[in-house]
Amino acid sequence: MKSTEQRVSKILSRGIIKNILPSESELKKKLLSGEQLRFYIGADPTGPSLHLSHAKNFMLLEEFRQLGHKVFVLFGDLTACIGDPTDRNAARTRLTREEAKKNVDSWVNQIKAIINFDDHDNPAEVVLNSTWFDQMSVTEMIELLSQTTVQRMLERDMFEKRINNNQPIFLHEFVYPLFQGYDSVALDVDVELCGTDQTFNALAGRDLLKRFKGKEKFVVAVNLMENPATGELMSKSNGTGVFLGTNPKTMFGEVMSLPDEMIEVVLINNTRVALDEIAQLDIKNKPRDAKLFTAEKLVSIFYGERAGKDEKESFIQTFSKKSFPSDAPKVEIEENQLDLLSLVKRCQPEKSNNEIRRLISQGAVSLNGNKITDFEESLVISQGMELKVGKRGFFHIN
RNA sequence: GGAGGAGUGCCCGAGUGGUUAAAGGGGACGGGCUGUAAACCCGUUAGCUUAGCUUACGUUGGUUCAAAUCCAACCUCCUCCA
Repeated sequence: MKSTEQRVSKILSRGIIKNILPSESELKKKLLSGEQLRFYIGADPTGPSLHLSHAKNFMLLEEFRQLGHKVFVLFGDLTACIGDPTDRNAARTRLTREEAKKNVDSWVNQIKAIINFDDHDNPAEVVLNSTWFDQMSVTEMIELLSQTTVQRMLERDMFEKRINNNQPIFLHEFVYPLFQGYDSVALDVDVELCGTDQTFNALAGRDLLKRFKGKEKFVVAVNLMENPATGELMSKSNGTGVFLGTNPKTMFGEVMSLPDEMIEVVLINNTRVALDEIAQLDIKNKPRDAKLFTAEKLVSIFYGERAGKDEKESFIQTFSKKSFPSDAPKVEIEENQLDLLSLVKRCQPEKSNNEIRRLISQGAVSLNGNKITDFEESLVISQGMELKVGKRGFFHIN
């Protein structure tokens, strides 16, 4: 077992953390004091799915839990109903409480592989900020609102931009930082982990905590995972996402389809592979191997080592060696004879006929390894036929 | 309360009466290439009983041989003034 000091240094220096306020050395001192600190990450459950950039925050939190600190995963079910003004479109996509609650359940499910909620002695704890905001009286709210000034809020770049662009700022989003910040007070924390884009909000919380409780909160700002070549953030719309809550095969594939530049970013943020081991991978010259390694690691973390190995093997067999995957779904066909269009439709009923016609004429469909481009071609169905549709659609015909 | 502006396909965004199922970009999908589902090149991207038909540009009506494009009402959103 390494000394606490070594473990702490390792966590702080891996390259995940961008900035520590008020200072790294102060935090380090505190971490080594032997005191059990209270950590938290807050996240507004605005959508159903999480990706790796979210996951890395929770993984970091888990490391602090393993050091013996108390950690909270805070879901802003109430603040999600406000909409963080950081997101330009948030004002439009306000959630109902029911939607937020649903997302919370889904998120907990997705992160329980990387954060331990069941530890006997020191489990991570899920908290919802509606717990305290629902109890808050108007008197208390006025007290909260009186803790800051309009000028102070206006320091926020986002608000300044909106004013310059003649974009609206609604009152409820204007005070959003205050509400988010109050979470720190309610939870009485020592340290908050947040994305660099949330620094302003986290600092608002730091101020509040100082005023209400005279306590100095540390803010640990972590990098957002972005493509070093293009600066693109990981997100669904950029197509650069690896999403949690799918399945091992999908996750493996999503990693393989990441741009090569993302390999190192993912290894650093989402695995704990030693930095010198990452360097030895020689990503530049062997991107494919490095990516396979990364994909296996990730699937192992989320679904277990067995799944990681299996998916890697399956990927190599299917896409490198081009052999028909043995775990392809089986489709029962009663008829002895069927045209190609209908056959594909049986396997992928969610596709429209037009789409299937298109695929066939583009040469995407093959039977037993032979490409067929006539969708009207009548086929004699036999046991064990192998149908391939596109890159990833594999079916055994029975 | 007054004046003005906007609502287009999965997303962003052109388009102001007629080859417009709607430019362009993104995403996605397919093909080629690659011992990566990366990159790159090319193509596709409403549905159907597919040489035809049906549905589609906020909603509902109207004008016209013909409307995303003109008119009316309504809904939603934004800006400025007060």
